Amino acid sequence: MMKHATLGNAAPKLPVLTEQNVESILVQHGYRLTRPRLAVISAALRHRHPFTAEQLVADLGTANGGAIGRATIYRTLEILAAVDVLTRLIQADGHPAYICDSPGHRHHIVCSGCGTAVAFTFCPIEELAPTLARDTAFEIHDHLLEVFGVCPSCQDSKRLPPQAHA
Amino acid sequence: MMKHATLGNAAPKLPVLTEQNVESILVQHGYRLTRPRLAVISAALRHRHPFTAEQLVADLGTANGGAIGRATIYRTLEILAAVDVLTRLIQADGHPAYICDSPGHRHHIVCSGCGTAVAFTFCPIEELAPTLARDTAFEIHDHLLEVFGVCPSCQDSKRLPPQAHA
DNA sequence: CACTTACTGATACCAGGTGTCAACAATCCG
DNA sequence: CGGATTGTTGACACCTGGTATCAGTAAGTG
Ligand SMILES: [Mn+2]
Ligand SMILES: [Mn+2]
Ligand SMILES: [Zn+2]
Ligand SMILES: [Zn+2]
Repeated sequence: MMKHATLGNAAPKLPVLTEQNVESILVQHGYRLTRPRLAVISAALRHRHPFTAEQLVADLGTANGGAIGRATIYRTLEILAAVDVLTRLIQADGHPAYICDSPGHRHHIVCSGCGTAVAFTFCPIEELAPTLARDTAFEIHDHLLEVFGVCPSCQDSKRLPPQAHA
Repeated sequence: MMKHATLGNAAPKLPVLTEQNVESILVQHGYRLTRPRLAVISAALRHRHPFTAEQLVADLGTANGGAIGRATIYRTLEILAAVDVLTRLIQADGHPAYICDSPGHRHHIVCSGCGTAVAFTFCPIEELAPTLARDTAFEIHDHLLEVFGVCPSCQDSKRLPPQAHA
């Protein structure tokens, strides 16, 4: 108990999930491999930072060659999250976003400057839950935890003198 | 360090903020005391559980005698939260709600059955933040934490044999 | 009481998201 | 392989929650 001198994996060592990986995961879960889904997958994997559903819609919408339906994009993202290829997180503005990181229970610290997110596996609620359950007599089922801040490189840029309205 | 054998105030001992209290708080902050605001305040204080802006709109909308404008209700809730009369929290469905409890930094455990929320003052992020900041080099500014579960009385009702579709 | 200025609320608008359902296309299977 | 099955698509209409506008109203002040 109390062993979080360091966090699970604050360092960015992504296992770099490939499209093939994701495709086989979908098949394993009984989903069909369709052209629109493949498009969503590759678009999602292309993002290094959290992205919203509407961003993907922009990526794949009628604007670009794709023309994948909005509904399909939303549906596919839901599936990818259910299959743990994507994690859904809540941005500081309260809107949901998706991020592609290694599977499992995670929380994120998200930069309000550039959107960079760093995941961590240490979950403070695990530690807190028993006490909380005892004190409140609630059955604890779930939780929501996001941390917001400014990443190192955005800290640096903020130190620069303000530009002339550029 | 590490003294959360018990939580701040899991027991429901509300100081029962009165309308007069709230009114004077608003005045102290330089807000005018208008008829619509008074209506919103009393409607808000009437709720013992978290409520959404749209719920208040229903309470005070053209349906009832009130007819307070939607925009006004949203604006007033924002003010009341800014003045720390209300706390804004995120429901399990991701949507924001307001709850009236004593001021200060709080988190809530919310019952997904009946909506009952119990606040607690212990914030696990405080403990976590230094480590997290060191490991990620982020500047930590804010966080979002909600716990979801089932309250004692909803646990009981779930134990009852299922009704005949009543 | 009259004046200033904060506040209101109708309206129009917006973003994000969901339900429908006929057309379509992966996959299966013979 | 070609056809049947059934999951999937996407246009569309629709919805909820929330915001911008701005002429009109009414708190507060002296
Ligand atoms: Mn957790
Ligand atoms: Mn906290
Ligand atoms: Zn950043
Ligand atoms: Zn309950």
